[in-house]
Amino acid sequence: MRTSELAGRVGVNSETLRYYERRGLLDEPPRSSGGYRDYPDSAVELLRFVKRAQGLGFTLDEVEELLHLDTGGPDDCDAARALAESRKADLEARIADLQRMRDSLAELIATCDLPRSGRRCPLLATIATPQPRRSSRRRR
Amino acid sequence: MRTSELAGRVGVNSETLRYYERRGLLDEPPRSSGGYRDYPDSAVELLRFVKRAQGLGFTLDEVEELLHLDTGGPDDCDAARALAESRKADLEARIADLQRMRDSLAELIATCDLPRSGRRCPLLATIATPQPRRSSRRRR
DNA sequence: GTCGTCCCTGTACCTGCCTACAGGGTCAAG
DNA sequence: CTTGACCCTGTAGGCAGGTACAGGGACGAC
Repeated sequence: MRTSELAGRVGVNSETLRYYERRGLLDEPPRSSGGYRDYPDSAVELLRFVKRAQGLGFTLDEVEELLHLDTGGPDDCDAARALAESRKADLEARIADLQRMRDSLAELIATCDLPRSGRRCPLLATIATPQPRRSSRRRR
Repeated sequence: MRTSELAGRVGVNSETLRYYERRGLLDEPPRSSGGYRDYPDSAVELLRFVKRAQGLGFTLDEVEELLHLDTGGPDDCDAARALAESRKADLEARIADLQRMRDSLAELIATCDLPRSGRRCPLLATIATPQPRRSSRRRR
């Protein structure tokens, strides 16, 4: 499968594929006689994984780690496990944060149903309390 | 309170405060006779809100919306409510995604306890399925 | 009054993640 | 055998979110 077909199927720009290859996220695919990239079918699934993990807040560097973790096989398992557990802890914390945020928003929405008088905003109060915990994420 | 004190208390760079002011996220504080910014105590809480919301995946533009939503008072309530509800829906979806991701990781970690034979990685399979749903986020 | 430390404004630069050329080759259709 | 759609490499640009000067003023301690 050629670059634009893969890109089209996954919904990314062709340039993005070359960019991923350049930064080492995707392996270089074999080339046709004319020098065109010829991706295997599995590249579709792989790329969907990348885009989805990214949508979940992982950086491309982290996605790369996840991929290695995924394809490393039994022998990498102990190192991979540590990585997976630390990512899992990140996720737990992140989920808890988002749940609190969501609850705050729900509370805020509920105050909209009150009579015009007794309104105040719970959002600021609930969010402003704890400090960020892991500076490595959030770039973005 | 002066710039560096506020920055220090919240754990951000002083330049970041000026940057936020420039982009309209923070109101211009009053100035001392010598032209120095003099922030009120409430700025600490406000900034913590900003950094925290940001850590939860909101962009600075979204944070600004949230702040307006927060301080808008009763009359903005209907518009604010719509905004809050759409953000809440975003959060729900995001939480569900992250939970699936976490469960996949947990499953992966569990395979590490299996005998060396029957291992395969559930991560790729579980994540690669659905497509991103909202392209407006994802900056970062 | 002159250090040293802080503050000011303005502009330039950096990282992550793309996206867009420029300049040129491949290839199938007509 | 030329035209058009695609592909290649390489380099530059763009946006978000900061961060880092440069050049100069404000102030308290001595």
